Amino acid sequence: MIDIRRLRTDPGGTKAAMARRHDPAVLVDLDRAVALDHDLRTRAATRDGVRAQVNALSKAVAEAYRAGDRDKGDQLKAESRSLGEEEKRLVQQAAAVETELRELLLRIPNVPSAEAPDGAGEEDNVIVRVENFDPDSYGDHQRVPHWEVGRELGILDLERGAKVSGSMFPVFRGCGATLVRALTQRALDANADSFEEIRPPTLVRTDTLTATGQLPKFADDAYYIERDDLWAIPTAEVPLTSLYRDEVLEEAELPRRLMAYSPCLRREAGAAGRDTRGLLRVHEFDKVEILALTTPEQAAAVHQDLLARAEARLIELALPYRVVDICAGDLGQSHARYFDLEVYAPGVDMWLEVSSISWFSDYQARRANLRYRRGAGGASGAGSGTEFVHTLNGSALAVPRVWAAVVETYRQPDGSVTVPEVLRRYFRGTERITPPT
RNA sequence: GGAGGGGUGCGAGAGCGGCCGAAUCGGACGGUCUCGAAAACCGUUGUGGGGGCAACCUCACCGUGGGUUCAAAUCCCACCCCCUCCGCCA
Repeated sequence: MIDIRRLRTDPGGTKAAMARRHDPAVLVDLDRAVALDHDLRTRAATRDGVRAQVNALSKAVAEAYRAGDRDKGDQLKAESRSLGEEEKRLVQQAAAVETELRELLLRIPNVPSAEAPDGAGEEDNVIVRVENFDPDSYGDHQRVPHWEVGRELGILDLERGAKVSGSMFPVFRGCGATLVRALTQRALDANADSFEEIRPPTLVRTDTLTATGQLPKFADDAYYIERDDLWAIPTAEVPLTSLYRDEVLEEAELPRRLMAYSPCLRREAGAAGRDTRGLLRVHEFDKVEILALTTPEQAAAVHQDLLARAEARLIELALPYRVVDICAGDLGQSHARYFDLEVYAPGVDMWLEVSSISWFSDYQARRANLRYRRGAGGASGAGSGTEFVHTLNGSALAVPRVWAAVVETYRQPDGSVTVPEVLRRYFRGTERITPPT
């Protein structure tokens, strides 16, 4: 959620910043939020005033009875009752406005960071760097899409995946399955120096999915189990962020760094027909997520660290990649700013998005009511007070697309695929994946 | 799934429908004492909303949401969560 107080005190500035999203509907919503907020505060003030009178009368009733003055008590009671009816009406009216405002606020996106580049959409994203890329370095043997490589080597079985669960539910087998596990394991190992490993639940409550911003707006993108009122997570970001929901952390324990391997389930409702071949877009995949809860001051540096960590995985796999600075017009709902990491896959000749390194400012924290206490430790120290944390996260490694890039890049002229050096230790001695005999 | 018990402030834990935002103990913080520390003693110590330059005023919050009542932590209903036993089970 955005800060309603900021909107109230500086509607012009907030709208100007938000205008960079290039979504006129959002500006309309902001105006409506300002109006609702004003209405709510007016109504709440009169409601509280009447309520104060009722409270005072109730006290007077008690005193009258205690003093033995029944007549006076009865009279005050009658007075209070009629005032109470008025109060009831005011309460209902205020509650209706409050609900309307809250529902609106849950749908208003985050304010873009000033550092996010200008731009209206995807085409205006800024390619910050391209690393390790030489288009002429590839041989014909590397220009084979991973789904063909996978079938040749018997390590990817899309047909049987479709039989078992439907299209876009890949089945990895043999060394293909090992490669999935190796990539996962490597990402966890490489970040264990400063991230606590968590193995979170895959099914979460509605509140949890609301905290990170997927609900209410993007319900169609998530798998939902009606019978138990639970949602399948689209990323470990969801349970990790909610781990500390409704808590107050100490400033001294920030930044708090967490990582998790988890399955990720996505209906991809809005992407029907796009990138459907092979592993480019699937309903279920594995990912290692790294996440940090920080103070506002720490956020920028931590953001860079997350980016560097995600890059390091691609560097050690010797895969070409580029860093894309997402423009204000293309930001996701919860983002203040983010970088995409795109890996080059020679077989499909595409840059595949393998990580979004995201900074949500206090947007998710406000939804999750996740705060920290400012000032060192003390419960009553001067300058203490609670404030919302900043949340940041990124994929340390998203398996299927990296899997595709590895298989295509490491394919040899004889059709085999060599196992990247960093992953060998997870491969039980196998250095080369060859077709089944 | 069945039977029972329970959810109160940072923690433990009390709380006749009104004098309860909440006893008491512990913790934390500040102070006194001390060369210093411990002990002892004194004091402070929840969150959020609204109003006010301010002292301050006011509203809400005792798992969540409804209800009864002039008045609810306290009574009623529903739900959620936790614990114990039984059943089932990777």
